[in-house]
Parts: sequence; C-alpha cells; structure tokens
Amino acid sequence: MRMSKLFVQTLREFPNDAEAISHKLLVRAGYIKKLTSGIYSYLPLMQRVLAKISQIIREEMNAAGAQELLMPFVQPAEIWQKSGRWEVYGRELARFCDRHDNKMCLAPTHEEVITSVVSGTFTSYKQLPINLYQIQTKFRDEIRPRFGLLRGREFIMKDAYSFHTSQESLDEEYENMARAYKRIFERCGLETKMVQSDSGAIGGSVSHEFMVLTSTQTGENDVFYCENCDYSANSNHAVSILLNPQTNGADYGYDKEQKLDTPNVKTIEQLSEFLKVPSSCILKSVLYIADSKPVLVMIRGDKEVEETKLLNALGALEIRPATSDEAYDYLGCEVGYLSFLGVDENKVKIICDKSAQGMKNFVIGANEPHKHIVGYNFTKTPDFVDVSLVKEGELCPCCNKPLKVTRGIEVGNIFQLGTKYSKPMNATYTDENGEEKPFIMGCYGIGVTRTAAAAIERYHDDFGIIWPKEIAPYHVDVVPVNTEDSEQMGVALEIYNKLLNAGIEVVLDDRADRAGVKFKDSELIGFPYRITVGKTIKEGLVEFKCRKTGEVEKMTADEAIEKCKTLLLS
RNA sequence: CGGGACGUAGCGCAGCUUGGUAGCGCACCUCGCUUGGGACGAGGGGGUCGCAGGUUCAAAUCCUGUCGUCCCGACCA
Repeated sequence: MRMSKLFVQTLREFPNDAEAISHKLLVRAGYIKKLTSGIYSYLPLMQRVLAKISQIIREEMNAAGAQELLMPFVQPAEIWQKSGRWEVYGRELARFCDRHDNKMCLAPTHEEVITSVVSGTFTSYKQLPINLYQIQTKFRDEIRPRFGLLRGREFIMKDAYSFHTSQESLDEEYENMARAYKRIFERCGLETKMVQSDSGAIGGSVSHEFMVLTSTQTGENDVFYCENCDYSANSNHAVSILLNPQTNGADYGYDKEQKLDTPNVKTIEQLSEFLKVPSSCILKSVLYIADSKPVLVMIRGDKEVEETKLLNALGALEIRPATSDEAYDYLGCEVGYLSFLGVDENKVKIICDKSAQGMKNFVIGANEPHKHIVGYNFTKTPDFVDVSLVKEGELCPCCNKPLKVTRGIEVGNIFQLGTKYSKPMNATYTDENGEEKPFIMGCYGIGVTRTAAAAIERYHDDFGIIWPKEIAPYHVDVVPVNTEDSEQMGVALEIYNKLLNAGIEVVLDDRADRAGVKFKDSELIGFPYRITVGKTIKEGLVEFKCRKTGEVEKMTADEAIEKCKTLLLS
C-alpha cells in the first residue's frame, strides 16, 4: 500500500473527548472515527488489525474443534421471554418494535439464539458434544460508554457456545477453551491472566476471565492474585483470609457494653480516633437499596462492601447505596450513627458480613444521633455472608500468603452455563436410554475490539502505538526521505516490491512531505519496522529501525529485506 | 439516575462580559521554495455559530426550552 493512497488522516493533537490512551491514539493515528457515543467506524487500518485478531481467533477455535457460524443481530423478544431474560436484562438491552409492532432487540449476546439453533437440530446424544462460534457485532446500551473501544456500546465479539450431555464433558471443553484462549492471546502478543470471576448477567456457576494486566487506571477491574500459588480472582469474586480475624474491644478498654456520646463523630476514621480503637473493632452499617428495598449491611470497619457479592447474596437485580435521606427514612437516624439496633427486620433486611464473625466487645452505632455503643456483642449469632471486598495484603485462601492487587482489562471470559438456558427454553436431546434431557452448556467470549484496545494500553509510548507484529495493520513502513531524489525513490520502490512479493505487508510512504512528518506518522501508527532510505544510500546503506526497541541498524537494501523475512516469515 | 462543563469549518480553539460585516492555528486546494524528526512564503476554498422559540431595527453574543457530547459520582455512614 502506498501511503499517499491509504485512507488515513493522522491528527497533530490528541482529541479533546478521549481519556484512555488507547482511545486517544486510535483517534489521533486515524484508526477509528466516532459516529456517536460509544459507536465507532473502524477505518482501514483498524479493520486490518481486527481482521488479524479475528483470524488468530478463528484458527485457534477451529483447531480446538469448534465450528464457525453466524447468527442474527436482530432478535425477537419471544426467545428472550422464554429464557426469562427479557425482564431481567435491563436497559442495556436495546429494544424496539418492528412494523408489525412485534417486540425486538439488538443482540447483546446469543445464548437464546444458539439454544434455539441447536435445539431440534442436534437431538441425539451421538451428535454431542459440539462447540459453535461466531465473530460478530454486539450492541449493549451501556450506562456510560467510555474509553473508546474499551467500553463501546457497539463492539465486535467472538462468542462460542458448547453443548454437552454431562458435566464431565463440559469440564473437558472448558479446559479445552481455556487452553485455546491462552494460545489466542499469546499469538496476539498479549500476556493474560486467567482469573476466577462472578458470572453476572450471563449466569451459570463456574466462570473465569482473561485479563490483560495494566498499570494504567483504564483497566476497569481489580484483580487479586497470589504470587505463591495459582490463585487469582476478579475483585467481585475474590475471597481472602482476614488479617486479625479476631478483634476484641476489650484490648482497648471497652469490656462493658456502654452507650457513649460521640458528638459529630460520623466516619469510621473519626470514630476510630475519637475512641482510640482500630477500625477493625468497629462494626459499621451501610444501607443499600436493592430492587427498591432497603438492606442494611453490617461489616467490619476496616472492610468495604463488594456490591456484586451483595447483589448475588440477595438474588437482586439492581443495587445502589442509599442516600442520606433514605437512611433517615428507613432507620430513623442520621447517617454516622446507624446500626441494626431497634431496626424492624421485616422492614429492613439485615446482612452481616463474614468479617464480623470474629469480633468481640466491638463498637457500633447506637442508631441515635451523636451516640455509639462500645463493648457490644451479638445477642444471637447472625448468619454471616461474604459480601466484602478483599484488601491487598490479606491472605490467599489457598496458601495463606499475602494477596497482591493489579488492574486488568477483561478481554475474554469462559462460563459454565449448565442448564440455565436449555431448561427454560426446553432445549433437549435424547440420551442412550431414549430419555429427553436438557443440554448442558458452556459459553466463551472474546472482545475483539477490546483486545485491540487492550494491546495499545499495554504497548505504547510517547510517540504512539507499538503493535505486537502479529496484529499490526502492516509490518513494515518503507520511507524514502526525499521522494524527488530518484536514487532514494528507486531503492525504496525496489525494497517495497520485493517485500510485497515475499508476502510481507508493507507500506511505502511516497508522500511528498518532509522526513519529520513521515517519521512521526510511522511511530504514531505503530508499524513494527521501518526502513528509511535517505542520504546514506550514497554508501549503499539504508536504515532498519525497530519500533519496539528503538534500535537502528545500517545495512544494505538486500540485508534489510532479508531481515524482514527472518523477522516476519519464520 | 444525580452533579458539573461544553456544543462556533474535518481537528484544536478564540469571539459572548458590554448585541452591530464570523475569526485564529492545524488539516485541505494552487504556486513557489524546501527534503533526516510534525519547514517557509504567497494565494484560495470551506461554517444556517447544535436545534427551536423569544427579546430587538439588529442575536454566535441576552432570555426560555430542547437535543447532543464529555467528565465526575453512583460516597462504605
């Protein structure tokens, strides 16, 4: 491709509305163009990157025994009503009516469709297991799309679904997919960590996420992991062994239950300082509204509530912290002094986090303004539930070593669905004994567009993108410094043609611009290798530069061609 | 959903306070010159100032409404 013909416009400045580095670079380097919030055109450079990622996925999925198909993007409400998700999915599901007033939606995922595809088609145990996948656009009307391709509303996803007659068979395929995913991301030049996770709206029991670990804040997930063993989990699922699991207020002089005045002492921090006790001796009370009903969460003062865990513990659909006004309405006390004391459990559900299990003689809000109670003990043992967020340094549940935390971008996930969809949708096969049974299912997703963005988050510098060569839009950028110079241009053309003939993806920057412009663009766009044909051609030499290392070598044109072949075709 | 900010040329912005011919930089087109790190000179094209009302002789500017975009928060008591 000649640069003069390539559909690309690089910008001198970063766009104003981008926050994430991948978003800024994708726009500035001419890969994407926004149409509206969370919805982008993938320009030719981007399309090449996406095609490469897709191709790697395709090859590895096929090698793992899966078959590609393509399902409809527009779906009738009927199948969603059947699975029970029409009501549950919420506003992320973009719904509309067709001309006959039939309820429809845009596909955010395809469990319902694949189930109806397989159901009635593969009806014998002899035909199972099977794994089907597609690479397709999805639409999720996110509350807050941001970070460009990292959280768009419209995005490209590879989604695979497997059907089994037994849990053992599903387990096997789950492992098979985990291995395939590892290979896929490795081939994309990305290191990933497979972590335990919550299964969220998709449902099911066992699930793992593949995370690209980043130091940037753009990773929207916290991942807790152990350096000593294999344990790692998304913060929404991670568990730990508490530090100081047993705390006793008596160690700080509060061995008798007593109501104390604590004027204007509202936060745990202030209370801890005021009473001279560590926050781990305080039981704090946090009010949530779950599906419009109040839930009071009791949790150790040094811990925080993990909302996804709470959501799951309650079996609720939606959850949010209550406002101060709501707290007053439900508990009859201003925030800062709340507790479950005197609260009618028929009106306000009370949940007690596991972190409170080992607490004795603790401090608790009096549920009266400006008063707390010290030396308190549970009068009856509550049911302790884990709804707390792990903290870095707490101990690994597997091997007791301190856990670490890092940010991560979720690029893929694998779920065991079991019969969550096959049962309600009545999707069955006939087993050896002639009995009808629901399929046991698994599903496996990879965000294609997000993987590309994650690669940029991981690999960039002040000059631009540094693509792993496996997913770069082109491999080599040949730059004649002066296109007017027939010798330079001649050699550049010769290199260009030879690389083309060798099957290498190459761009010839034949634009009449000055060298600086071409170098800047080359680095911004992120070509892995650059061959500069400039004044050293007088000595028969060109320059070979590696984008990743910045290393520059002088060599003959033929040597440069050979080097490209060695680096790219082996 | 709540809070804040912003909508003026493809991109980045000024102009608005105090109403009076729509501007700058980049990009784009032409010519010249230049060619190893985002050159320079001259000329040129492109905008119903988000949209709809209102006030006024006159609105990018003032008022009202509306739509859109971005950020922050979903406050752990």
